[in-house]
Amino acid sequence: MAIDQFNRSLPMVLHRALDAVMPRFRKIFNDFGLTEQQGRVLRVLWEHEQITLRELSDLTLIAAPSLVGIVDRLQRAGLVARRKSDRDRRKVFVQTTRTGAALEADIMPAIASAYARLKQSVDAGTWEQVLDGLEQIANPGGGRPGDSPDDSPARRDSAPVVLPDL
Amino acid sequence: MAIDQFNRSLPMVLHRALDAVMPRFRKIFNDFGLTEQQGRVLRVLWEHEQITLRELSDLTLIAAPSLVGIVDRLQRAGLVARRKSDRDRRKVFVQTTRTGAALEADIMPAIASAYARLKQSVDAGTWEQVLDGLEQIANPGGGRPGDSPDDSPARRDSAPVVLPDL
DNA sequence: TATTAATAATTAATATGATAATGATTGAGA
DNA sequence: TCTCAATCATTATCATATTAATTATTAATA
Repeated sequence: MAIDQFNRSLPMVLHRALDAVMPRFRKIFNDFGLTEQQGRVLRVLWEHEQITLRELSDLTLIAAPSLVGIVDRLQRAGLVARRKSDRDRRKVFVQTTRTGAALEADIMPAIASAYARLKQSVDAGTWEQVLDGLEQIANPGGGRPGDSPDDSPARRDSAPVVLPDL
Repeated sequence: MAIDQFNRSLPMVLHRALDAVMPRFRKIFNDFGLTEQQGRVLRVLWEHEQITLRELSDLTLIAAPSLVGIVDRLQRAGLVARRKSDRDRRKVFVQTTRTGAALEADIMPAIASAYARLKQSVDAGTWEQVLDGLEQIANPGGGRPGDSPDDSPARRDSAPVVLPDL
């Protein structure tokens, strides 16, 4: 049955996992008038005072062209601000406004709580195995973070490190 | 560091895995003038003679409203056709055209090959652990397929288990 | 230093995702 | 049978994804 083979393929299983997990987090952000992606951006900004749009793209895993619009809307909502870099005038820093920063205290507890419940719904061992295994898949050939010098979490195009151009 | 905590959260790890895995499959479909989602739809249709849009939505994990447009474009490209059900005139069957069916022979070998290489890039044990663990996360409380009577991988609210109307 | 190759952010064009709402049908139950 | 809830496909609306192209700026190099 090639059918089941497709449904149990890694991409489909990954999609099913996301479909099962994300709604609860999406709902929390929605309750604050935010989309899932806007929430992801804010979460990163809450941890970084100064960050360029490019770095924000790397940390959120949102491609730059999409990020431009997301930041636009967050800016219009008064939650973030843009600031051009002086040293490199190509770069643009993004940062939270006072209002945007204040949201952290309202949103993060709910997020943390939902995440804790999610984690509890699975065996601790399984949880770790999945996270480690997925990192291994996402980063073939590259050891765990910290094991080797050069190691960026989400490398852009530049194909896998070791895989000889599968 | 709450920072790394976010980057190693399940949702972000899932996204990173998809970002690492999908480009190679997407490229294959793109070379045939298809998007990733159009390819997903075709893959399912290649395995199902008659299938309603609703069932197609369940099997592809693509929400019905998105699917409508995707099928529209596949139809305009002459790769699939719609057919209204006689017994239940609400339902619409989707099926491949001769042209759409013929594509399978051209595309699937490349897909299968890429998938095999992907699988080889990871320890067999890790691979299985990840798939099983993710299914457990996507289907909390539900045993492995076959373990218990009632159990389908991607059921919406109360979708049919055996596809009774095919 | 004049040129040229990279980078960062953005725009443009098209396709998809998420939610709510609609119209057509069907099914369940009083 | 009549009414009402539920289902299926679709539309509408807004936000995001993907890829290519553009603009501004910086770095690299002859």
